[in-house]
Amino acid sequence: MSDTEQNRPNTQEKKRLALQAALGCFTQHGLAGTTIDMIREASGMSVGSLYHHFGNKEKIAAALYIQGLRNFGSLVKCYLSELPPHDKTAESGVKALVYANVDWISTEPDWARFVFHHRSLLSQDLLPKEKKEDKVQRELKGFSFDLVQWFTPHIVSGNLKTMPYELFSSAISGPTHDYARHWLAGRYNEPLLTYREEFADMAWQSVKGKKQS
Amino acid sequence: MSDTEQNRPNTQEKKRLALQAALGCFTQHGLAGTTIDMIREASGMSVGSLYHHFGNKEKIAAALYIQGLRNFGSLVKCYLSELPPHDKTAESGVKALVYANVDWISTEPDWARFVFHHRSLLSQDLLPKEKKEDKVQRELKGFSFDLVQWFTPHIVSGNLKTMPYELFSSAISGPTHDYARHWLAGRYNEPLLTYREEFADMAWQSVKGKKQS
DNA sequence: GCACAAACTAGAATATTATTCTAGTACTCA
DNA sequence: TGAGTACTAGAATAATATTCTAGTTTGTGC
Repeated sequence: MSDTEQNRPNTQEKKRLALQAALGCFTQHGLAGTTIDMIREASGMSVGSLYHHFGNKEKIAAALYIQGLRNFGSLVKCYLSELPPHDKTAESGVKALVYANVDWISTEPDWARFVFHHRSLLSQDLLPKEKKEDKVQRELKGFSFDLVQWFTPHIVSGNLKTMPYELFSSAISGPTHDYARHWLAGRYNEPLLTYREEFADMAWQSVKGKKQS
Repeated sequence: MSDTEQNRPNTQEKKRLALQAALGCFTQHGLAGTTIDMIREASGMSVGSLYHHFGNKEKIAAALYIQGLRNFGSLVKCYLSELPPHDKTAESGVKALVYANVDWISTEPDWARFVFHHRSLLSQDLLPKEKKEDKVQRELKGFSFDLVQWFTPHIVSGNLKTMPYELFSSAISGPTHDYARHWLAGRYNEPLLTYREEFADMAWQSVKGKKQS
């Protein structure tokens, strides 16, 4: 592995394609069920290259996981920042979060399935300790920091119920994610998208402050 | 594997202990990180015995997963049936579901962590197709059937909002599970149990019918 | 009590798969 | 153009899962 400095122009692109291929394998055979050889074949790279770029099988999965999170995170930011200036209300913000969730999961079901089923990849030792772990951690912290920043004024003003940030987060994304998990696993037939509004309402109902009805 | 007919008296007990040992390994090293040899050592059984009883590594995990679900399911039933006769209201029922979730996860964190992180084990080909798959599937269906049965009268009476069962289920357990996942992974410090009442209220708020305020 | 069958145990042998290693090739930059 | 480094390739090796063979125990019918 040599992520510290990739200089060659299309190396990032190749890594991206390799990850895409890996995602296909994982989707089809599960994490345990896919072999390096499958990924090698699907990606057209050699074993050596895969190991050069990612280090080992688990880190391929971890890279995929992180890229998924990033991808999702940028959609969230996008949805929040695209709210028209006159509509930056607590309700719109909360619903934007739900929409971002529903839409990302609906657009990238394979990626979402992978991310949902392998949360453990983050907590474990995916990265070479030291700097990089901090880097990703910091990125994630920064992400939730932005969210806190966005919503804090609405808590202060009483438009949102006062509760720990963790509860807030679980209230908003919990129901959507629960449904998504079942749908992605094929246990529910009705697409997540069907209930986009229901989940948005649900989220809003459970966090809105006492100021409004 | 020979699950079809275990006659020996303490064989079930041995399997149970082996699963317990396996859970310890999985908790400590993750599913991919634990080897058969670790389980062999932790359980005191031989490789041959493990394979005789479970078939392969994945099926050990699957057995653990299913036993976890069963275990949890019986707590749910217990909580619902122990409600005093005069208090079989929709609100008490909904809250009992949340309490069962919170309490089981808090009592068996390792088991819960395993179940949450490996939902995929059920959807895949853990069982020899034919009969047994049906058996577990039927058991799970039966379980949700019981729940539907319990709550249907309250939907009819208007104490509960009318919505698809799947939404109902996600609304009730989604937030709790979301928080639990983070807590079990060490990302949240405050124990799930702290917010037992909050999650119960949240669930009730999002499914209660229009009849009551 | 005794033979028979079947469940169960053990661990060596084998097969599969992950990972490392060595020898290159291709790009970048000075 | 030449030196250094990213990158590629695939054979060699190491780690691990799974199978196999040969027992040992236990319940059953007589």
